[in-house]
Amino acid sequence: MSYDFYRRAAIVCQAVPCGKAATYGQIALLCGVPKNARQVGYALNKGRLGEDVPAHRIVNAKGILSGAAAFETADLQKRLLEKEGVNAVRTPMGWRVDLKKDGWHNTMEDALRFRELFEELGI
DNA sequence: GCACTGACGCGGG
DNA sequence: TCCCGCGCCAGTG
Repeated sequence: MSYDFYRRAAIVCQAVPCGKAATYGQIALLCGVPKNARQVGYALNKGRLGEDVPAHRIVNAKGILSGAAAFETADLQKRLLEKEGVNAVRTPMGWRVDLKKDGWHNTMEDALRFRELFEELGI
């Protein structure tokens, strides 16, 4: 049932370009299930989407990095992002990236292309 | 079936 | 900006 969701999520996550950051809600939306933002985080945490997904490029709606909870060290995600040219700033909430500048901004066509891709894959 | 548990999101104060 | 509460939903025991 929700297995299709994870397959879709894996595809969308891998489509996030290097040097850009996407939000959980954004991934869920492109998967066609806007309310499943939490499942995206769950899936990444459990490695449910596979090994080759750029998990460090996924942040929450405010641009806050998940940090130590999910990576080896507290600043691994931050280092990976900065290596791609995305810099994070320290805030009381944690490290944050500027989604205005480094966010992955999707167009309506992107969403449409994913939708038909899923359709032809039957997932 | 029931009760937690989250890498979440959004509106309000 | 920050903090809080509520809504959401698949997994897990």
